[in-house]
Amino acid sequence: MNSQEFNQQDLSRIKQLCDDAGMKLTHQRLEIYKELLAVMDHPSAERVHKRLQKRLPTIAIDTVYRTLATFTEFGILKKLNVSNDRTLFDINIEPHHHFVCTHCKAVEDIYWHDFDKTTLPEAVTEVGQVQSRHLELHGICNRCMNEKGQ
Amino acid sequence: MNSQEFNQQDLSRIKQLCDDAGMKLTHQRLEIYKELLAVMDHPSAERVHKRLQKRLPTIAIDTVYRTLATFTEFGILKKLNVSNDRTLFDINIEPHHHFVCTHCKAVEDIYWHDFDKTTLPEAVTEVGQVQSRHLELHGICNRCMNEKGQ
DNA sequence: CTATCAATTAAGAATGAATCTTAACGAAGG
DNA sequence: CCTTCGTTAAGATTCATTCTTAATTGATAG
Repeated sequence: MNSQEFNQQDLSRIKQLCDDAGMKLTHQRLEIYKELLAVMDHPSAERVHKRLQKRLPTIAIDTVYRTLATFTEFGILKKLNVSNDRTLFDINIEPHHHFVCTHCKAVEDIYWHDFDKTTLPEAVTEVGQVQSRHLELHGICNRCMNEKGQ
Repeated sequence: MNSQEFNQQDLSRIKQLCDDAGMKLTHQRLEIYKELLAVMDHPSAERVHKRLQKRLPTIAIDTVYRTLATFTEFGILKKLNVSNDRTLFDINIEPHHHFVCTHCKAVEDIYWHDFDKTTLPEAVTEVGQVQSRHLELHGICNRCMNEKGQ
């Protein structure tokens, strides 16, 4: 991790976020946040734990689960239910969508601002009031496609 | 269950589907299929099992899980990963989308054919080849909204 | 009608992700 | 230093889902 990946601005941000949520910015919480920002894929709690163990050999898996849950509660993270086995976490809280590779299970962010602004079909109002929309694209990612070709 | 809910046509259909998949249409499989068609909400395996027990008191939860997995494998059902606790199942295999109530967790089908036909943003091609798209709308359903008002 | 055989099922054990319990820790203020 | 209160580590626990195994079913052939 270098200064480009986690800078003073990120530190101020997570300090502020914890402060707003009325919780202490502990060493573990900071490291979990840094790890998520550094890698920016969509890891499971288990994967975050495994990565952190290099730097924090004593960190308990439960602390990771608890911290991720707390961060989610305060809107610092989003949960992702793209597969039905483990829950994934997304540090990117801007409105965006996902491409899920059916082959390698990788999840990629997709931005589609025009779609975010389109009016939903009228029939939706008969169901309820929409607060957010999330599009899931399923298919084969280019990386897997290339591996198949070779 | 009356003839309107499960007719001869439905029976032929599931017979054909099982035949195509090279599996026997057993009593348990038929009852699970009937149950899903009859209710048409998006139940969990546990819920299907609970409902079936009235008619099939000895059916094992494992049979329900196994049958739902088999049906999914052969495209008779679709899995739904809207929440991260239990997996839900959808007997409706036409392309469609979902509204998920954040309050009561109910899932409603949404059709939006115009959207199904729109071209995806160009940036998606840099990620991979899309095979299907699924939109998840989150919000409060009208039923919950009305209950709140009272 | 009976035997055989393969597929399916029931029951309970096992797995594994996620959560809970409890005691110890540690930072902040007095 | 001492106390307090939120946080953590460790291990136990829960609960959805899957696996194992033996029994059952149903189709087919004799």
